[in-house]
Amino acid sequence: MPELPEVETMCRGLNKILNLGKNKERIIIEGMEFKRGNIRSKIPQKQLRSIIGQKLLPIRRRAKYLIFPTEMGSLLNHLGMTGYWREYNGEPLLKHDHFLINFSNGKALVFNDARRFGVIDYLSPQSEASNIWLKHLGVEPLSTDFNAEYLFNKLKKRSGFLKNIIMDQKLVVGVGNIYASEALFLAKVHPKKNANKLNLKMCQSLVISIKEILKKALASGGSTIRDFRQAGGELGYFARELKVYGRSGQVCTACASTIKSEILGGRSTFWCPKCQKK
DNA sequence: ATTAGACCCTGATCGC
DNA sequence: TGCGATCAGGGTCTAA
Repeated sequence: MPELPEVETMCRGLNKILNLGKNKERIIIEGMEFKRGNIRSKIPQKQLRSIIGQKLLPIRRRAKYLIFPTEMGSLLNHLGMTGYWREYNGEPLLKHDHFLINFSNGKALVFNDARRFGVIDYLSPQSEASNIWLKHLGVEPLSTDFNAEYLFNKLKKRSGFLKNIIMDQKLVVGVGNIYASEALFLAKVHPKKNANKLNLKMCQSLVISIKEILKKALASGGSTIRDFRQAGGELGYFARELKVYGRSGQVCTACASTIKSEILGGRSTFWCPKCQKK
């Protein structure tokens, strides 16, 4: 389900629901309920319970992870493919509701994840840089660390299809299967171009395209392809803006050629054979 | 050290 | 209507 725009949208939605962030409301984690012992990995119930009673700081995002921070440690969450949070008001639980957390302001959240590719883990204080889930992550795509020189220096050491490489979270985080295809279309580069064949100028163009596509998707609340919902239940409206993803056999919006698709690295990949050059 | 492929799991959809 | 095959926005592990 979620790439950077969807995870960031979820993050902002949760802070809004809880009234965290701008205003200074003091919210204490009051309790947790574990409906399953494990999803993708074991949920460390004892460690997580240690932050009950702590003040919740504003929820933030690192790569495709959500962090619910307190001064005594944090809850770390990855949405996997089908994970989502919603506000919980005491109604009967849904299938695949795995974890609930409630707060001193009367609010509660529930985490649902049908495929259980998501993660719920404990992050000890000040250990973000060395945490097992976070330590291999590359730069944030919307930061100035992600620039043409950085990308060029990384790509020249890599081989393989460019599209697969820009989805590598060790290089740059947050770019997943939809926005990889979309960014390459915007940059007019073929997904099967060999990664180490990009010159600095093309890297500059690709960096700009990745930032632009992620920013625009974020501004629309992400993309709902099948089941993504914002924390408040709203759709992600960027799906209608997609130029190549999911449009195999349809007409290119720029040149009227037929959009092609192929499985690369196990993931469906879409491009315009005329607009995008190897 | 990199890279391609299998694998984790459930649900929706498609073709027969 | 039913049933199997296929596919899905994630990442990890293994083998080459």
